Amino acid sequence: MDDKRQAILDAAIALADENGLNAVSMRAVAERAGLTAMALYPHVGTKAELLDEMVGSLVSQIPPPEATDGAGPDWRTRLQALAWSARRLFREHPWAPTLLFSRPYVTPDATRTVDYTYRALLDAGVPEPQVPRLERMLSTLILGYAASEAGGRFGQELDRRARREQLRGQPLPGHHRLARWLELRVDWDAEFEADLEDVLDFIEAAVARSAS
Amino acid sequence: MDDKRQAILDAAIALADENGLNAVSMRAVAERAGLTAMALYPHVGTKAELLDEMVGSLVSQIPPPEATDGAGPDWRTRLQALAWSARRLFREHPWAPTLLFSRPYVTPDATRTVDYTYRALLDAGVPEPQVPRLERMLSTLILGYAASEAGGRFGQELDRRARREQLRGQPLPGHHRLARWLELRVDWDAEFEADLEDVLDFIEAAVARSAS
DNA sequence: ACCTGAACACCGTTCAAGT
DNA sequence: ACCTGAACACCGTTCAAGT
Repeated sequence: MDDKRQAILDAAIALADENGLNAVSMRAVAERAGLTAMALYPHVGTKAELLDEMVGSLVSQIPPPEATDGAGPDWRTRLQALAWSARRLFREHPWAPTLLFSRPYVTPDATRTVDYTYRALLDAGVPEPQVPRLERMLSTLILGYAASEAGGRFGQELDRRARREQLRGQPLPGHHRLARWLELRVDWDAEFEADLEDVLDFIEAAVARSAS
Repeated sequence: MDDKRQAILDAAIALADENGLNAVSMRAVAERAGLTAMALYPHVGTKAELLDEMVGSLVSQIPPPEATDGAGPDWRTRLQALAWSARRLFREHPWAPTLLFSRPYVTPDATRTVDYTYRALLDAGVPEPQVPRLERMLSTLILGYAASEAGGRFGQELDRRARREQLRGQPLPGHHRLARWLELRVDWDAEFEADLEDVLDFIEAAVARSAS
């Protein structure tokens, strides 16, 4: 009977993908799964648990498959693969990042993803006591970036608004001096890559410093 | 009559502080402000707009007061002040970070905060085309860190859960090797400071590299 | 001009009742 | 064992009606 639970989950994810998280009501999910709203409860518990399972089902898809023979690519390549895999997933499911921020992330799948990062950082030579902090820093940046894009926090209106403010007398010397660059349309993939490379460079430099 | 608008806003923020964002319903806000729910609409427009104003009112408190004589502290001190000021605010109002991620942030107050960061980065010697990216990176980290803490994404359950998983056969070599450090209770203020210093160090190093 | 009451179309969830 | 219908206590929002 776990078939039905999976079907309910699939219906919920499809609804969120198509019409946003607000469209995920128990009644709507039920209708899509061919049931009444009340029939969901024995299968998914409560709505909060349903949301947990939705994120869980995504998180399980993040970590790239691992080499079983212990060889595999180096730590940097692995972290790049992980970051881009997460980014691709959040782009397909823009409702997920906010949800990941707002509920604890302690499912087996989440733990597996964290462990993947731990191992890469250890292989990089990061001193053990620093590894958990750097994992949190990296995951926060990836998640925060995805949430910002999905929620529209980064946006071209910012510049237009700034220009209007400036006309109305509020001085914005920073925006003024950067006007030339603020007009360019941003390539978010390129920016994500630059940020990621910066962080990886920083980790590498920190390792080199601590080794000497 | 803007008195009443402010009173409504204050009521909404107080409710969110005390009982979380879910407690902010039009009916509850109205009751707290001594009105009926319907009386709010002429003053705040719609609920979405009310939420926008709530965040806006917080964001306006973030940037530290500026030296008007043009002297003032150096860029690093200013960015530290900004970061800690934001952190303090989000700790008092834990409902705010998620909201900031999920709605565009184009109010005059937000723009003023961004401009503050732009100027600090320019003073640091960051090449102009890089400034907007680094502002987004820094603000994403600060916001993401606050959202993670508030939402419980960082949490000690993680380790307990991991240990249980390990017993059940799922191998988590990373957690296993770090077990000693994962048992320590984390000082989040210290971790925030370490992350912030890392980013500022990185900016400084990048500037030095581009100058040579 | 400002506020209210009743109403509409929704929610998540409970529970007795059906098969 | 599994599902349903009716019901409860909520939502945000509209609109005619009151002062």
